[in-house]
Amino acid sequence: MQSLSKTNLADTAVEAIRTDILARRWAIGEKLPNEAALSSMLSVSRGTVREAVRVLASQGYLETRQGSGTYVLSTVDTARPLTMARRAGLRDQFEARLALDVEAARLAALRQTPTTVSRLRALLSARGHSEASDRAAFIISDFAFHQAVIAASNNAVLIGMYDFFSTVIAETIAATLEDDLPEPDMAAHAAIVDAIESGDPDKADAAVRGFMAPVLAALDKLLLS
Amino acid sequence: MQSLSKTNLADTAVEAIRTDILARRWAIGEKLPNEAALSSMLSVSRGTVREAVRVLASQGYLETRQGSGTYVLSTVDTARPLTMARRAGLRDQFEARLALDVEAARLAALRQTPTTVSRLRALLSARGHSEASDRAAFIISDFAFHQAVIAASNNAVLIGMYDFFSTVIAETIAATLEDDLPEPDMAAHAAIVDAIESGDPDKADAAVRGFMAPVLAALDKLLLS
DNA sequence: AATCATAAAGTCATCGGATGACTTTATGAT
DNA sequence: ATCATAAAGTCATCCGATGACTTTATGATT
Repeated sequence: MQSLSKTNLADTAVEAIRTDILARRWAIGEKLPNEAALSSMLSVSRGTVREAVRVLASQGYLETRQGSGTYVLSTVDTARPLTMARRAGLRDQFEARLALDVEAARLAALRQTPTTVSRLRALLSARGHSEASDRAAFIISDFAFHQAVIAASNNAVLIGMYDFFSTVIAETIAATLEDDLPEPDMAAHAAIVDAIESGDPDKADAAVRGFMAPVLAALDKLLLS
Repeated sequence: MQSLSKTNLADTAVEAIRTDILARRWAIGEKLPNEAALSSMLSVSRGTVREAVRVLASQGYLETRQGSGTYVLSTVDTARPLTMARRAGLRDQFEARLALDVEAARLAALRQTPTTVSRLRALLSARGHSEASDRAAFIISDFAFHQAVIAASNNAVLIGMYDFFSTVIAETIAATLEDDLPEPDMAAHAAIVDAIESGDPDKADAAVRGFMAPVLAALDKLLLS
């Protein structure tokens, strides 16, 4: 098993530069050596350096400015929390997603408008219709509803993170659980929309926690067995 | 303000290919046209195509196999949300971290032990001692305290995410704000520990929200000016 | 001496071509 | 039908050249 070190120069260059960035070799805002210098420092061609730099730029570490140079933008290692979350247990993942859910619902209540509320109601009714018929369609419309709740928070970070955790949790469930978790009923869903419509963040908070409590309880039971 | 459409060919190529991938133009496992073909399809040089493909490969969409071709690996990129988070606004970042903070404090209250509580008190007093003397030392011990609160939740995902957001927020502040944000006083800090010690999650929840409310208010004032 | 338009230098963006390494497919002998 | 080998296909890497853009240096003007 393993080895995976099917090394290619560009990836090696990415890691070399990333390591230096994380080691604070250059301060934030500081300019890296130019492409020719990096090329000779790493003993690879300029084209390879460009591929490496572009990867790091796409990951938010660097920024290149034509005519000026390449600058360090950030030294945060996005890969680490990501892999940690992946390897964590399902219970931890659920708790993290609940944190996002609750905060999103609170913000959604504060920033609620008639438009977003009616959109939520429409999605909820679509979810209801597909419930009886098609299982796959139901899962999709259910997810669409929850996503819309998060979207109503108007917070780009929460929206992105929720997507991330949804995927991670789905993967973990597929890998570790045989049995299904209970799906809250229509009333629990409607309670969330009502709370958002009321504009009261504490109510929205409580609605989401009430929604998730039975799911978490069932999860604990499954994990113990 | 802004425009950010400082288009360059490689990024345009990345988006063009990513769009096709998300539109399921090629099935998972299917081979993309070779570099020369992509090059003429997109009307860019082969080098530019390579930069684009490597970015998408680094994001988990594609995989290139030397001598064989480039293949679609997945149509979802889990790292994207975190990269987005890094580029989001400060208010969004704070709200996301608050979500983690609150949930962590709730869990810390539920899972509290005499050991963790006394450790928190020790860190808090260390923070108090360094307050007067050394600014740098104070920041470190303040951060250590907050980290310990999160750690008391015993949730690996929350711990990792909190680290991530702390760094991201610090970097965003350094890049965008001139003035300092207010630092909650000792009483506000102690209230969090007390709430955790009480074992009441709602109390912990309220303590953290009360702790952060003035900071968020000050942030809004700064962002408006 | 200070200001400002302009030239020069520095740097990334993009291109095209060439060679090597590796994989897949076609070939042909057995 | 099998299998070793050749051929073709494809990515990996390098090199050199030109263009576009930014920063710095220059020098004339006031």
